[in-house]
Amino acid sequence: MSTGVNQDRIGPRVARALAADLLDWYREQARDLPWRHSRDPYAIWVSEVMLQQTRVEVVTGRWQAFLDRFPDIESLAAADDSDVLAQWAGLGYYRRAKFLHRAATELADRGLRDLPRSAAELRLLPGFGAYTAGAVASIAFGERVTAVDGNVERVFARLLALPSDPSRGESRRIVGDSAAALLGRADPKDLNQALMELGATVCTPRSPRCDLCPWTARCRAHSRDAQADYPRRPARKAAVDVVSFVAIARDSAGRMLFRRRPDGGHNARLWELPSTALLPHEVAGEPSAELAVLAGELGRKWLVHGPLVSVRHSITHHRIRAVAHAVEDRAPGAAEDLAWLAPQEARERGLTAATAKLLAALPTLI
DNA sequence: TTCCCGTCTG
DNA sequence: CAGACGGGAA
Repeated sequence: MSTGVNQDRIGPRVARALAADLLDWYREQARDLPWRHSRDPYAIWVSEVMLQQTRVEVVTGRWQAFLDRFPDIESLAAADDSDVLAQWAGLGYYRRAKFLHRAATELADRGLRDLPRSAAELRLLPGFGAYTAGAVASIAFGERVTAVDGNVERVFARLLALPSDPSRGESRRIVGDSAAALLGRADPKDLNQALMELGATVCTPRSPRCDLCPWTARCRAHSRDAQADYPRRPARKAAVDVVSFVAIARDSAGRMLFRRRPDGGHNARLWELPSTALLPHEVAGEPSAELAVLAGELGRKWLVHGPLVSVRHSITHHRIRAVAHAVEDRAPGAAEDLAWLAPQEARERGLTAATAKLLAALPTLI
């Protein structure tokens, strides 16, 4: 039976031609990114973890700062969990910081000051999935192993006009095999980075620049002028509108009451202005009632005033309207995970993006 | 408003 | 295999 698999396989001769054209293009067009000047496996690891879910322009501003603070595995392992998280604040997907820290700790506990050098061993550390293990092993250690990220999936989905989601099932296998075929005798570090670079700068999700692509002559999507139809992805779940009420309690010194979010769930262990859970509009009660519930959970007593400011924020598939109310806090002191802090102090501990947004919106209304 | 993305967990 | 997890670019 014909599944189209055989004709999707890239033969050795075509693979060599594709790799040669790609590498020529990469030598000319590669972006000059800071981590590409590093040969330190630890620094490359940090860059790869940051780049997993965060855009290059953001990582560019944060990578060196992280390394200044935690210059090697030893210092990262010795660091306090909350300091690592604070250094990560704003980058999102905070489990990455936790895994990074835990991996460093595991290595230090084994008496190691360096990463293992093979993808198979890296894969055993927290936060190392197939992609990151392949990326670090090939870029830092030169191992002949693929590193298939979303860019690579998209490039091959278009080149081969793959009929289904390239991250799943048979198409996923074809992408992996294609990347491996191109690896051939090329420098794995350059080849992998060139593939990702092509996806990041030319074969982009929207409006690909096919006029700049070294592969247009062989690209099945381009030959049909159907670049926009690839990669095929399943429909996304619609975002849900929710509301969250936020308490702004101030003391006479101008500090505000902040709380640390619990472990697990979103924004785990980051600091925020105390806020209710995300409530669908249908079930949300009056702000004063919802905030009274929150006060009870936090062991406080609040007199709730009218709304001060409201901001919109999105996380995962929630569209959040965060409505901040001034409250008078009548309880003394602050239990664990609650603290009276000047905004700058709170910022240093690591704020959620929503709270940073709220704080920025506040002064304009006061 | 839509879309993007690695790893882990259920 | 499906869903959780963030923030920002297009």
